[in-house]
Amino acid sequence: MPEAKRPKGPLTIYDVASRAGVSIASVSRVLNGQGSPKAATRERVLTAVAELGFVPDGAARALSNGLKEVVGVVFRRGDETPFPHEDESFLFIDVIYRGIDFAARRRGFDVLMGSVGFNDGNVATRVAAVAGKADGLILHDRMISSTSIMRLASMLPVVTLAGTPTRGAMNVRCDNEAGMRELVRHMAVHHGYKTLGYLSGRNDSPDNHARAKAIEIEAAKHGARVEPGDWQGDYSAAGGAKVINALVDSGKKLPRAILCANDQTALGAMYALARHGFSVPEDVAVTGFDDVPVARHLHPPLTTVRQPMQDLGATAFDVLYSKISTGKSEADVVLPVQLIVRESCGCTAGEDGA
Amino acid sequence: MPEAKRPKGPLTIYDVASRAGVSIASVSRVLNGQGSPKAATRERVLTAVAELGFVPDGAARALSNGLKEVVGVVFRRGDETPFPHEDESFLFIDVIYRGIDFAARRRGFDVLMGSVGFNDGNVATRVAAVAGKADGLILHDRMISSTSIMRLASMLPVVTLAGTPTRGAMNVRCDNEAGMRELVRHMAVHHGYKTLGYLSGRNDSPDNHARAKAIEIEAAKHGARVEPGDWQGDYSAAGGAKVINALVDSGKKLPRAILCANDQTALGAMYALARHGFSVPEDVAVTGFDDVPVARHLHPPLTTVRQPMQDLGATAFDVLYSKISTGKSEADVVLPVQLIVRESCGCTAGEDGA
DNA sequence: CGCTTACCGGTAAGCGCTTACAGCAGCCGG
DNA sequence: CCGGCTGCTGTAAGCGCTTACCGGTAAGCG
Repeated sequence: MPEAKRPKGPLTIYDVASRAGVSIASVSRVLNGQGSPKAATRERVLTAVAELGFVPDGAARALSNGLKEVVGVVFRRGDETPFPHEDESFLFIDVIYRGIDFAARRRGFDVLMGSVGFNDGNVATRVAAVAGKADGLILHDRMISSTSIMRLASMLPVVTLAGTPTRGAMNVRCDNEAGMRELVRHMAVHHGYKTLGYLSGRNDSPDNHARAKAIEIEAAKHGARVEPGDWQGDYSAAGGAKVINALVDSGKKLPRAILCANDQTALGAMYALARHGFSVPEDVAVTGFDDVPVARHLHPPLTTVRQPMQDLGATAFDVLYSKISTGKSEADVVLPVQLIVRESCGCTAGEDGA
Repeated sequence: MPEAKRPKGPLTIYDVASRAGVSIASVSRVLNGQGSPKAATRERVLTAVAELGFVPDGAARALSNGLKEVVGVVFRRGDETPFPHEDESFLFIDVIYRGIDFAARRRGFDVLMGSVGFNDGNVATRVAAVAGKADGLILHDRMISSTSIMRLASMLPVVTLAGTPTRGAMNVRCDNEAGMRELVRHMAVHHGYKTLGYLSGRNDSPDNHARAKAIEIEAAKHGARVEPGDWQGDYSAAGGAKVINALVDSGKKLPRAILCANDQTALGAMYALARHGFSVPEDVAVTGFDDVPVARHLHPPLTTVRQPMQDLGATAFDVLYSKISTGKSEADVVLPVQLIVRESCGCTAGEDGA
């Protein structure tokens, strides 16, 4: 063993200091570029650091200067739903992560993931654990009660994603209502469909209600009718399929077009429709929402509304960062969405907005 | 404002203590379930915590008890290559993350992402930053030199993914050679193809060389020939397409089957072949490696070898965790892969292994 | 040649938490 | 009725680092 064996435990700044023959303060200064150490000192410290392979402890650093350089992100993540293709559909979360990650990297921050399953018990505990390890928090819609959000927000900056602004926290979201209106317009005006159905998302999602209302209003404006009845999905493919199955079994007549709350739901709906012998879009047009990666690979390719997921993540980070570093914040940021016309609405190929 | 305004800065355990009328030690004990505080004490502390919305500082905790409950993960992440469909192809990283995340959750750990772009400069710095904030590190193959890995490994447990074991670090990988052999056997024996090409990955990847050699050997064993020449790809779709274009332009005769180093490369290759009027698999069979989500949506669906990415991530975490908590480690863990026969090899539909 | 000024580098305090240790009740048995 | 327990609770040390503050040294100047 060529190097002298280190006597004990993890390497600290003291080990570096004694090896370099300087004080810990100098080591710290060299490592952080503070002050103006003499070239010789810097040299010796750097050498010692390299030889030892020293990496300063982030916790100690964070404790000392009050900055962890970490943002926490907590999402719900599916609990392994084995619906065909569904493994991929959750990837929109990953795209958001990627956006956060890109933005964070620019500032030297790292991203702490703390996802929880849909059925996990004490979400609040998980969130708190992540919050304690971060300088700021990005939370998905409906993770915890707005009371809890307010409380958290009193300890550290919080950004909610795709939710409604909560007192004390910031929010970043897409303009889903505008997207939904544009979609309805496309269906009702361009295609002239007169009967629409909204295959909804989880009932506890405010976003879901907003979309439903947007459809209602826009449809009325263009003389289309929204089918009433039990169209309650849950944002999952299985949920979408179940609704369609129930509908078909009940013998009711299907509307000319079914607008789904998200792409997963559309996936399940199309799957169920195909099994019952309906063809999309000839018999029933179907649309999604989100534009997850698989959307363009479905048969037929799914007409949907693209949410700029990556931007969403990046923006969330930027908003959070500016709050962390300057204390300034924008309470509610809204990003535009884009209608992606493919074939499931009845249009013909070649219009993929990708 | 109903609550008394907190005088300054962030809430600490002292604030909770004084509000509850107990000492900080008691607060800590209640919060951590250590000792056996009297019910009354516990009650008062819990109340104070709830009223204040207190979240203990993770850095201080980590510093104090030497455990951050964080694993760092550093990957290379694509720098926005705008090849069609390629955005999705990088998702295999996300699947690994998911595996790590699931496994970490079970142990109350969180995952710190610290990806770097392929062209980012000081990777070592990024890695060090993440290392300092974590109890253990998961690194993708070829992130940093093996010397650096060894040095890092002397500070904290390190697991490399899909690499070759480095002295001091642990490694988790898939049995790619076996997968490649099985694939070659399928092509040479089942389909009887006599000429094969290997569209390789990055030249600096040991894994790539291992695959190349596995092909060589297995092909020879079954009387097939591996086409020599410049088949150097780089694991990207663009790289795959470029090789095919060059090949076709040079007027050389294509082999009967092209085995690609990974799915992205296959994607690019198929794209290029189509543009030159070759049909897959009739004129040339193409196979991938990895089984990324889009693989089954290509035309024709891609025959490939599935690496259990999620398991890979989960296993990496588990290995790391056992090292962190017990000090024990397994130096090299090998996971089995699975041949996924679809249509791009010449088989007919209905055999999707999904 | 002695004093000022500037510049480095070292010492020590403190970040918020955990926990060893000590102290103080209340309780038992003697 | 008191010593010794037992069972909580409080005090204080210390985790590894940053940085305010101060002392020492060397250079500059009269």
